[in-house]
Amino acid sequence: MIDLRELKERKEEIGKNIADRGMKVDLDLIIELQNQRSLLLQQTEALRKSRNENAKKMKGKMDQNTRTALIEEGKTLKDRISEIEETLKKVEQQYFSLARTIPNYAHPSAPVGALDKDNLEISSWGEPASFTFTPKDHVQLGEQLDIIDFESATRVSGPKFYYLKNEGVLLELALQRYAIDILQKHGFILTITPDIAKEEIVEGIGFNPRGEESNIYTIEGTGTCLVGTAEITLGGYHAQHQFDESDLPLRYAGLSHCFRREAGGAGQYSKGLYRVHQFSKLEMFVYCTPEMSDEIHSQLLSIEEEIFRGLGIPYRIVDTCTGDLGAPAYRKFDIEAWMPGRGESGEYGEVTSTSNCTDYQARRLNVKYKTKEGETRFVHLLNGTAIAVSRAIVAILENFQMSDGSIKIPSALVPYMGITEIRR
RNA sequence: GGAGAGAUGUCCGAGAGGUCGAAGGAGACGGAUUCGAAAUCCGUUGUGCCAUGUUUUGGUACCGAGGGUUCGAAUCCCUCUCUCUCCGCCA
Repeated sequence: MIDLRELKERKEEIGKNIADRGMKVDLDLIIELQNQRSLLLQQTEALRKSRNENAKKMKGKMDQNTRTALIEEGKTLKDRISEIEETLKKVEQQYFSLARTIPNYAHPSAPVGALDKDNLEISSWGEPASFTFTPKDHVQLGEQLDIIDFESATRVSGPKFYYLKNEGVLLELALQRYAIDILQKHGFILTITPDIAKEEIVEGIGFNPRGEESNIYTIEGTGTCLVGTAEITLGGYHAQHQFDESDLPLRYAGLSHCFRREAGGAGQYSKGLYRVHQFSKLEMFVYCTPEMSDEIHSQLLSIEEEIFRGLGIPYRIVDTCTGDLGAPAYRKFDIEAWMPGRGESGEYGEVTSTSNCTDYQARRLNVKYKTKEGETRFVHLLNGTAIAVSRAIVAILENFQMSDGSIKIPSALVPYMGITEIRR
């Protein structure tokens, strides 16, 4: 949620931002509702004032006639208050539910564009490997090596699920531990978070838990959801909390399972591990002051780079365009790893994403801090993928495959796996 | 799962229909005292919203959350959530 007190002054800017993001929000209606609310509030408060004054008059002793008259007056006020409060409640509901749909402001440098084609490549690292043979995709490799079983998972759980087997399990755990060690080195507080969160937390982070197009699984009758990312549980961790400025920045690493419905997301790239209903992810999440957030955003990106460079996987970085940002994000950088088995002859595929959400989520979750001067302000919240294990597995299998179908384990992972290659 | 107790401001803790935004204490901050400090004394010390102003002022709301009773609720009633104690069960 943006600061609604700025709605009128920054209306033009907000409207342009909505258009840049390819969204539709009726700002005039929201402003109209804001005016109505303000008017109704003033009326209610004036009536409440009369009610309080009336009640105060009745403190001491008085003759019966005066008392009866005051009670009558009070009853009348009471009726009028509840009448007007009812209207106010309706207006407020509509006002806030529409206002919540206004997206965050976008960083002035974020590229303007509608589709992911408009994302701006800002750098790249590593050379896509050239193979002396035709590289396989991770689905073939995983099945031949008996480390991933899609078929059984489809029978047991449905499409877009998978079993990891044998060295596949070791690879998953090695990647988790590899990334955890890097984040610990950078001073992150390590957590394993719940995989379930209450709907209001999910909403506060900016996900819509309901509806056909929602990517969130809700658990019927409980008011809770399966988390799509530990961003949800790490952001909820300090909801309703007020920090001291000296507490910040606060960096968390959260390991969780991630569950995504991916409704209607079937396409050529949904094959295999790339788009699945459940995966493990180590997420970075930072609470900081507004002054710090740009700098910390760069830090998160460079940690992501450190992780992928350490694995030796070629990648590029894109600055996400306005249309692809997602409502809470002010700016977002993605790392796209080279995946030789993707497309005709290899393509980049998203493996991490880091967003600066400024105070947008903090307003919804009510996370504040007190400045040294004693002022109360909203914190800035940032998130970033340290490692989304399933996608990292795609990149590793496809990049480090040998002509005989075996996999050479990146040296950074060897200590965690205890083996140097996977072969059958 | 069964039985009981509780939830008040930064913290501890009073409060039992109007005099309560809330006693008292602690802490923090400002000041006095001191060469300085401790001790002592005096003062200040929550947040949201609406309007107004632009380093103000006024109003309103908030005593776990949501409803209700009443002219008037921290105080009475209902529902929910959470915490604690005891018993049972369990990884």
